[in-house]
Amino acid sequence: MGLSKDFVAASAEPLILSILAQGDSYGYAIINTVRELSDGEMEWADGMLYPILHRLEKRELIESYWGKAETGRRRKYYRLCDAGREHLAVLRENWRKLERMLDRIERGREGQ
Amino acid sequence: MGLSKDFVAASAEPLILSILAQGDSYGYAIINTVRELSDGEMEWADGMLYPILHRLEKRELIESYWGKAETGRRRKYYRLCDAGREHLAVLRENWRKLERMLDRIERGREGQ
DNA sequence: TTGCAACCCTAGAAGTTCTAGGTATAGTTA
DNA sequence: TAACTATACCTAGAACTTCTAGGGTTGCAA
Repeated sequence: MGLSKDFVAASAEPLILSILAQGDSYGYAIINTVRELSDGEMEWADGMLYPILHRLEKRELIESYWGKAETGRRRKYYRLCDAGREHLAVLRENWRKLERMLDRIERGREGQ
Repeated sequence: MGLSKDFVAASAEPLILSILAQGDSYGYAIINTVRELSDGEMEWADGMLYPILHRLEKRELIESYWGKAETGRRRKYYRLCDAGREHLAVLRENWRKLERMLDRIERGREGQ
């Protein structure tokens, strides 16, 4: 069994933002990057990625521009906006909060 | 601004399972527990929690039984099933995987 | 000229979520 | 005994989201 559908869905947004934080990229390459990073465990369908990219763009977390590959083929590159960078930071901070809550539960309160 | 809606939704399932892993509880008490654990940042509406509880029960991750409060008022308690305990472990393992992937991205690959 | 890999797109079926409304009971106060 | 508060639970279905399944183009190699 691979990774659960829910998990794949939940991790898409942070992964994309995080990849773009390292430099502009485009759909097809992002899919390959994710496959490699997950050691092949996460295989995104392209038809799943593009709608996500479009949504992120609509939310103005990322923005796109057309470019060309060395081969001459066109590509749509995405760049992380400032709002996207902030959003990514918020996401990671939220996880840390959740981790803290889960730890608190397990250790039977006594805070922070 | 409080916590984002998405985050509240995403964290509900693990929080509930985690709370029940420490001992049986019931809807109203879970809401209070979460409020305390989050230092008041997370305030669940009861109408949001009960459907989640019902879904978890349908998935056989938790099971319920009626009990009585000391005051005599009836309560529906929930207990974590074995499948729920496993599911919680999988969830946490998945986060760890995601964290690892995000770290890899930031440190520019060189694995594990 | 066929075939494949690299690239992008979207309608809408199928699903999920949780708001907004409801009920009931025990105890307290006036 | 009426009114109010806190405790305790429930659900229909509006509102939204997701992503499958299908389609399209271009460059290069055989």
